[in-house]
Amino acid sequence: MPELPEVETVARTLYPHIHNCVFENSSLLLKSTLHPLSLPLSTLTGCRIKNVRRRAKLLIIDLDKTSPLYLVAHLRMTGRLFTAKANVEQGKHTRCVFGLRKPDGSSFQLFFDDTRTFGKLLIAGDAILDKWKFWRELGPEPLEIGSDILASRLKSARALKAALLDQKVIAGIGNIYADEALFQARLSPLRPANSLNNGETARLLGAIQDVLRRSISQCGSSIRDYRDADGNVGAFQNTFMVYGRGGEKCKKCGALLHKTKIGGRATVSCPHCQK
DNA sequence: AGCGGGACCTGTGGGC
DNA sequence: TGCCCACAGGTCCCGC
Repeated sequence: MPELPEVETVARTLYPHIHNCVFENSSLLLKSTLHPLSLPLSTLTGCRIKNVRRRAKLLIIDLDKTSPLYLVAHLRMTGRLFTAKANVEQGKHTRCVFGLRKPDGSSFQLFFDDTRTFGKLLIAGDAILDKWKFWRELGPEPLEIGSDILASRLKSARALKAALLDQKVIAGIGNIYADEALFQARLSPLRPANSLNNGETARLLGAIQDVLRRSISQCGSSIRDYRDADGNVGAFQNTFMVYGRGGEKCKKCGALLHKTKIGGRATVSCPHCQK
């Protein structure tokens, strides 16, 4: 579900609610929601929340401990993190509930809801993170690199779209932003990833960064389930050029947008604008 | 080694 | 109206 802009938005909207709050208790309603490498939920009890941030599509809550401890959430397709008053009952899709205490002594709850149950929570220190293959292999943040770095990551002959979706190549891009960035960069999703010249690579990175920044500024895209920590929808879906528009007219040239599958994912592109 | 495709789940929307 | 099927923002695992 949420890609980089959506997770960034959740982190930003969650922070003011939970910063400096302390975990009092927690309850896991679906066992499989806890990552296999995770420390038990009870580890959190008494921990104070120092920060809320994002790495790739992961939401990370930094906890105040003598050695670093994190609560890491992967929302996958339908995960949601949001706060609720102390007396609010769990919902049908609530997978984990945390009781938190504010600095003023009052209590409230942090819910992890997840309809499709693909989401994961991981309580870990640095040693556990080092054991987590997915974490170890995560590629660089697209908003923090130059095109020389991107060029060095696009060395395989696979389809450009498949490479962009590979979190080891570059982190945080999912199906929506891959399609939108490729359209903006005027590059075909089927181009071999290693066929781009320097100008095209720079154009691609510029498009990726622009699309991600514009989406963050509009609080992300809401297709179905996505909401930020305050329950609000994003607005970037209203500006999609290609995603979800297969068979419709290209907003730039009027040609019919082509829908296909690349790496098992629905892919929409303009056969006229993207080469 | 690296790639493609299916699996993992539940819900929704379109077609009949 | 209601049923069935395809499809959904992501990653993991398996076989080729």
